[in-house]
Order: sequence, then C-alpha cells, then structure tokens
Amino acid sequence: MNKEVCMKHACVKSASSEHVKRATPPSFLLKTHTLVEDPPTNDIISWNDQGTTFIVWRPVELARDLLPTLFKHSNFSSFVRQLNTYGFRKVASGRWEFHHNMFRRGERQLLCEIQRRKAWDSKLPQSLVKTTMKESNDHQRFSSSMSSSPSSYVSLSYENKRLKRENGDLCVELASTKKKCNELLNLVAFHLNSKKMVVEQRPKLFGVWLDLPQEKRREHEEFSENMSALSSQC
Amino acid sequence: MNKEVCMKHACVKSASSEHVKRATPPSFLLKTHTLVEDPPTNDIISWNDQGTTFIVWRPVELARDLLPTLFKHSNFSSFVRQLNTYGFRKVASGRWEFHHNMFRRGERQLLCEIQRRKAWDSKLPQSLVKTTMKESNDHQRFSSSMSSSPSSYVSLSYENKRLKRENGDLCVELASTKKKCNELLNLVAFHLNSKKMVVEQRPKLFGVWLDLPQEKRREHEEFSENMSALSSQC
DNA sequence: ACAAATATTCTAGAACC
DNA sequence: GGTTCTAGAATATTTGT
Repeated sequence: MNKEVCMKHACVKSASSEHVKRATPPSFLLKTHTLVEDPPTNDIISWNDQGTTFIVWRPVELARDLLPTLFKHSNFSSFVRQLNTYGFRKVASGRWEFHHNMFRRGERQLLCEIQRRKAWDSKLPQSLVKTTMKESNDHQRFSSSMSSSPSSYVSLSYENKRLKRENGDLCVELASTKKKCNELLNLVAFHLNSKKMVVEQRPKLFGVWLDLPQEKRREHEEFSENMSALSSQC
Repeated sequence: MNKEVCMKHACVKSASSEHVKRATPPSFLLKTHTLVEDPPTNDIISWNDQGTTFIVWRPVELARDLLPTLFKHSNFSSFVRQLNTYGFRKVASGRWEFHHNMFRRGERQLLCEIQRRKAWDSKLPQSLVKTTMKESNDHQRFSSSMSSSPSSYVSLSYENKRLKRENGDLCVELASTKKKCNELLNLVAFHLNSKKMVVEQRPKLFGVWLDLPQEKRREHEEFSENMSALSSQC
C-alpha cells in the first residue's frame, strides 16, 4: 500500500527532488478540502460538477465569513497565495476556479501527495550563515545612520524616526537632482543642435572650415560622444 | 554629420523616456489621485490626516462600485498591483494605507515625478544585503531578554534594518545621479568656454559679428544664464 | 528552547491584452 | 500602459523533537 503510493508519486514527480510522504497533510489543505466539501457553504465555495476543481462563487463572503473561522486572516489574496504555494492553478477565466491534480472530491487521502513549494532550501540550515553578510560595509559608509548600533528599544525607536526623515529627504533630493540632470540634458541637446547648425552652415573653402580649426571639430565630436554616453544613463 | 544627427536623437529620446517630467502623468495616477481627492467617496477611500498617504476604508465597495467606473476591472488586487508598479508602499499594517513620496493631497503636479517600474528597474528596491540567520537569532535573543513588548522590539528592529537598507540604496543612487549631473555640467562648461572663445575671437566689422547673427548671440546668452542657474544648484 | 515548517503579508515577475 | 495570475521575499506563528 505504502509502496504503491510512493511509486505513483515517484512517477509523477520524476524530475523533482524526492520527497517523503507525510503522515498528515498540511492543515491548510485539510481545512480547504473540508470547506469545499461542506454542503451548507456550496453557494460560496463548491466543487465543479466533476469534482476535479473547486469554485469560489462569492469571494467577498468567503473572505468575510469563512476564512476567519479557519485561518488567522480574512484576506482572499492570502487564501489565493496559499493555493499557489501548494501548486493550485486558476483555471479558465472569469471566475475563481482552482485545480490541483491531487485535490478531488471525496479523495481526502490524496492530499498527502501535495507538496508545499519552496521547501528546497531546508538542506543547509547553518552553512548559509558564514559568509553572506560580510560586505554590508559598502553601503554603510554612505549613510550617516550607521554610526552606532542602538542597544535599546528607545534608541531604536528614535533611530527609526530619524531614518524615516532622512529617507524622505533623500527621496526629495534625488527627485530634484534627477530633474536638474534632465534639464541640463535638454538644454544641451538643444544647444548642441543649434551649434551643429552653425558648424554645418559655415562656409568651407578648399576643403577646410574657414573659422573652425580641426581641433575644435574634434572637440565637438568628443563632446557629442560624451553626451551620448551620459544621456543614456541619466 | 550622421553622427550628430544620431546624437540629437539619442538625447531627445533619452530625455523623453527616462526622468524628464511627463506632460501628463499616466492615467492610473491621475484617476487614483482624483478618486482620493473626491469628497463624496471619502468613506471608501481618502487621504490620511496629513494628506501624505491614502487609505482604502472599504476595499469591497471600492472594488465593486468605484474601480469599474475608472478602470476595466473590479479587482482590488489589480488595483494594488498597479500601486506597487508605480512604487507605492503599504504602510503599517491592519489597513489598506498606501504611500508614495510624490503622491500628496493637492499636489497633482507631483504625479509627473512618479516613474512606472519595469523589470530592469530592480536596483533601488532590491538590495544585496540579506538578513542572516545569525542576525535573526541576535534579535530574538535580545527580545527575549526584554521585559516589555518584545515583539515590538523585534518588528522595530526589522523595520530599522529595512530603513537602513533603503537609505543606503538611496544614497548610492543620489551620489551616482549627482556625479552624472556634475559630469554634464563640466562637459558643458568646457564646451561653453570653447564656444565663447570662438565667438569673441571672431572679427567684428561695422559693429556686426561676421558670421554669428544676433539671434545666435541671444541664444548663447540665454544658454549661459540657464547654465549658471543650474550649476548653482547641482 | 531551538530550528524547521508553515502561514500571512506585501511586492514583483511575466504573460497577455 | 493595463490586467491577470503566479512567485519572491520578508515577517510572523506554529510545530516537532
């Protein structure tokens, strides 16, 4: 019996990492399955005709009246996030109908086959600690807020207030700097264009610009190249 | 010749597609700002007291009654997705209150500063600095030694960390923007100087510049004035 | 108690329109 | 640029030993 289940599962999840069959399904799946099966709430959430998907007919009522009784929230979006975490997919369009191969009417035992996603990082619980936080020095030196590490709730609170203020100030200054940068760019683009006109309209004699020596023209070209580089970043 | 033409286009295109103030903000921002300002719907969505954030008091009613009149849907989650796309952040918890530095009561013109975020724009909000398990444990050890409101200390600590990260990112971007601004300025100053030399050395005959008509000289003077105004701020 | 697993929240990616 | 569906990431809570 157990062997059969494991075999079947191995076939289905051939490309993924192996998994161990759970003794009891996650409570989210149990609660949701019970909810869908429950006849009194079929006007809010129910199976489709074949019992292969379930449909949320009234998301507002589900969120307001049912979710809080099962979970610690009343947000439809949190419910959907959980469904996606367990691999459910919304089917078709226009209504909140979800499907999972192992989520079917009357087949409660199948829930054990459903795996929560993103559990793949449970392999090395402590080896991550060693090196990953070494280079926070770079951005530290930019901020005046890094001078001391607060050791109490009160100082943390004060620092938070200050950080928020600094943050707002930085946003404003950044916006203003970007604005000036762009004004500069526009101004220069216009100016460059007008100079180009002057240069091109200047009379040429014997293949030489009358009043613009070679070095000036080279300057102009370098300027154009620099402008091009800068404008692509600003 | 072709080079200069391309150059001009590069400038103009860059200017219009990046940080230059748009003529009209995206309709989403205009509609949302109008919606928040509208007094009759203040029981559903309104400014906070200071006019620095807005609060959705009744998400269900907003989705059902208001969203369809402005957009082509009636999903609260789609509305939230748009807010995030434009850089709004949910503030605090427990209610749908959103903030953006450039989204304020009565300041409709500020909307032009708001940039829609795209895939390649993942630098500012994202940070390389990862929370490590060690740091987490430090916080927990700290909080468990606190006699009063340990969870508050922990969340304050998390927020503190996030603020510092954002602060550092902002500083980096600000420094980079200022640097570009200065490079632009230097480039332009040099260019301006060389042009001035050319202009002043040009022969004058009967009180008239030989090859620089009056309008060009006026342009040049206006340009210089604009430049000096900008350089004093940058 | 501790670390892992799960749950909840908020934000972003990506496909499609 | 907008809408939809799914996933990432941070935080909070529960569970297993």
